[in-house]
Amino acid sequence: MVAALVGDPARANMLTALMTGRALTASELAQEAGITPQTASSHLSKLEAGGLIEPEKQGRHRYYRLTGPDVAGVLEGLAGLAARAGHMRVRTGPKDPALRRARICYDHLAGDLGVQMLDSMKRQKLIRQTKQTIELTGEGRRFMADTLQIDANMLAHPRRPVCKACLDWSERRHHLAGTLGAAMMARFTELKWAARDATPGSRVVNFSRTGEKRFAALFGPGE
Amino acid sequence: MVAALVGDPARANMLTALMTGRALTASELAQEAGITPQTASSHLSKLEAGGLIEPEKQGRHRYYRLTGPDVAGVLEGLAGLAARAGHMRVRTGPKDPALRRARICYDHLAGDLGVQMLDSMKRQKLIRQTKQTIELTGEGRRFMADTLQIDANMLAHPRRPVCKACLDWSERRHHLAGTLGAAMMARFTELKWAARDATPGSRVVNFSRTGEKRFAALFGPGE
DNA sequence: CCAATGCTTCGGTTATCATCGAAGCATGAA
DNA sequence: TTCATGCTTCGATGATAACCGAAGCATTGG
Repeated sequence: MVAALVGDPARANMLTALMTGRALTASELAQEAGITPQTASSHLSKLEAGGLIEPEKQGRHRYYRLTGPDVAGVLEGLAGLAARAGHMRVRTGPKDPALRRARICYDHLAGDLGVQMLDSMKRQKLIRQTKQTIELTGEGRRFMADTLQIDANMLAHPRRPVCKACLDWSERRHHLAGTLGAAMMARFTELKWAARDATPGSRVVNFSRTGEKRFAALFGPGE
Repeated sequence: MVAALVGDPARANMLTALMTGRALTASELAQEAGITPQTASSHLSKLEAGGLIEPEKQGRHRYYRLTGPDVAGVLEGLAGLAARAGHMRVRTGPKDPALRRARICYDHLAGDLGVQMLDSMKRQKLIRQTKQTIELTGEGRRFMADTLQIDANMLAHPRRPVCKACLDWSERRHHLAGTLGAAMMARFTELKWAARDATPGSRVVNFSRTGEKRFAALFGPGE
């Protein structure tokens, strides 16, 4: 049954990550779902057998993408039903619930705090999000230079956007990705506001007491 | 997660039964899914909590229906994905696999043999199925009279159609219901071709050796 | 009132399956 | 070749949840 495939939280997270349309490697999907590569491999096999995703070998990577827009449509429909029932409930994946609070998504901040930060930045008009694109405003550039010592001009990258909205699997809302998101996370680390968890491979991000306060001062939740 | 609700075979069978748009009682749904009322009750609670179905009390019955066409739409979409992947696979419910072969659906034959019978009758042009309706042909009336001693004129009923296609949960295809379906099943029993299983409450139908042969002669699978 | 029916709740059992450690295979790099 | 990376397979463990028997409410009918 196809529904059972989507029913598992880990697999649902993977599928959600693929909803962007981009193809992701098996390891990236494992990371996104918060599970080990072994477990992910098992899930990916099942999803492939169920015809929901298709692989593409490229070197020693295996890229997976959704098999078609109809799959995305059904997933969207399921999410719609969940929303309609007031069921936008957060089902954390298998692992650590601290992942929900703050975690690394590749190289930028995700989780509750990541979503909160993007919301706050939009509210403060530091960034402007149009239909498809998202970009720094003039005020945003000043803010980055003054408060975080980030030179927006240095963020340009040939293959990567400065700002990008990334769908958060635990919150099902967007957080900030792109070179800016990465730079901000790097700055937080430099300032010792936050640090990645010591346990190797963990995606958890721990905020220090002062770090949490400073962060809240800049990007606190809506008043 | 909504998908997990649909993922369970028993619940999927219930939802499939509700796809007709009609409301069914808890017991009927339990019967349709091949599980006991206790188990069904648990499933129905979850489906209700998930916002997929809604109850309506009426006397000592509880009727359940889908909460809306959007639910049906998503279910349809899921079925579509399953079909697309060549995955129209039969996942039998929890209970006895003999139920898949032949069972009672209210008062008529369901399961593998039920589906096979309806197919065969269509192939022999004994019945004609148009878009919405399904009815006996002239040849079909003769066939019923000659081989099964069923007078089609006696089948009329104020509140029930003579022929009706009923969605089979184990085969996900239609079998024949209505007064004709009931009359045929009754005849099979009279002729001792088949008998309901002795264990009380069982829906299993056991065919005798000769009964199976006669049945196959009349309604065998496509050549 | 009592009995019967329809459904639910409770408890305990069983099975399925997600999960991870360890080892195995590939591919690409040195 | 040897090493490293990315992914898969195998095996064992553990947790979730489906399942049913038994008992408990509620409604209807007598």
